Amino acid sequence: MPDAVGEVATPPTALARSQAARRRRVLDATLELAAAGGFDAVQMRDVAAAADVALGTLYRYFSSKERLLLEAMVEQQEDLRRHLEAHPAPGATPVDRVVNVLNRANASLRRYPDVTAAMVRAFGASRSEDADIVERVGVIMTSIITGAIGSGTERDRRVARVLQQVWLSSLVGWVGGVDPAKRVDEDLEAAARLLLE
Amino acid sequence: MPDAVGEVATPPTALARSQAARRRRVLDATLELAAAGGFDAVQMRDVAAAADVALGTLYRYFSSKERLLLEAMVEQQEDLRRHLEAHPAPGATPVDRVVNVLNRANASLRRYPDVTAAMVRAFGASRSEDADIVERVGVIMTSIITGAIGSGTERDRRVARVLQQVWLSSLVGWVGGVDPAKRVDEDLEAAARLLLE
DNA sequence: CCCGAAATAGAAACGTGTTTCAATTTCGGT
DNA sequence: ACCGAAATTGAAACACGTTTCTATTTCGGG
Repeated sequence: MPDAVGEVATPPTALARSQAARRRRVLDATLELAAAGGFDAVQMRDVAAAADVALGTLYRYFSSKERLLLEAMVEQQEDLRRHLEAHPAPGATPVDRVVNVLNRANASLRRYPDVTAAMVRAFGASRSEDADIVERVGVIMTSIITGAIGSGTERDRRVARVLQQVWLSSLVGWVGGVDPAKRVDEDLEAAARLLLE
Repeated sequence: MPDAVGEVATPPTALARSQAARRRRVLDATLELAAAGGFDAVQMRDVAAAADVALGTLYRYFSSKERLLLEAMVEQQEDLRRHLEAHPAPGATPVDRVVNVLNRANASLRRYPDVTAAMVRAFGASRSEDADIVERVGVIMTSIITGAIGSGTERDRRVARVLQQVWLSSLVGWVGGVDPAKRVDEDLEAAARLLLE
């Protein structure tokens, strides 16, 4: 059986190990800088210096600043999904569960607003060359929602896509300073009610 | 009675006239360049040169490239709304009318894909300092939808907001190369059916 | 243990958004 | 027609993402 997506096929050789460590340092440095000052504070020279990596090496690992932030976003969303699936929503109805899960997800995003802002901005400004990661992020967000709904009927999948799109737009509105953070929760609850009850 | 938002209070003096003309030249040059090569082709030096304006003057009128594109987007969306209101959708039900109006709107956006891409990208990457224009664009998009729904009940307003958010996310997916253009129409029709029937 | 290949370091240079500023032009009121 | 204020020009400089290149280091196979 082939390895799962995202896993390495070869046994962890010394090179692979040091590369994984380098990649980790870069992503950690990215989060550190983003947490401190958002998108603008994530400067490629600073990321490279903080991760103890040459600038050219940084670009070998992440072909652009946007890609760097999007890969960090994939990790963040995967962590989020893992955590939410480990602690399922208690609600009795799909609406309750969806609202609960998304509320908790947003609470998590609000904990580091500048990090979220940097990632959402990278997402919203994405170019075609990053379509693959953007799609991965979207898939994860959608799967968080489908997991909360429960069943996977065709209709539920459509509902989940709509909710994912509302989620994203609402995040764009929040990080862009158009709406307050709690508006994201309100939008999602309103949409969930309209779609699911 | 005070003047409407966006209108000048004083009679069109010579200065105001030449400034309006300058602003127009800049916005026209922006569209020209965006149509040719999208976001990356809208280079501030080129815009200034094409509009026959100094670079510093360009920045006096539009404080950033993003803002420039967003102001162009406001005009584009207002034109779109005007046209759609002048040619109302023929459908008998809200769903039919919404789908029809949004299909036509998207057809219009597809006519100059690189222009749309540039604008949507500016929208998705918006910073707080541009929250005012981002909000204006959102309001126009929403009003296009409410106009097609017909009634303005509380529920319809909520539905319109959801549809606007779906519209935006779907556009981000299209211009980011994640989904084909027609997916925007499909997403909106699916969402409209879920929300309105 | 050694060699070639691949990866990394280090630093310079380029492109484009943005800022700055002195000189000049244009405008509106007197 | 003139004056002071505001707007515009033109050009240089700066900031940061990105590219490029050479020397050096690290790794894995023979």
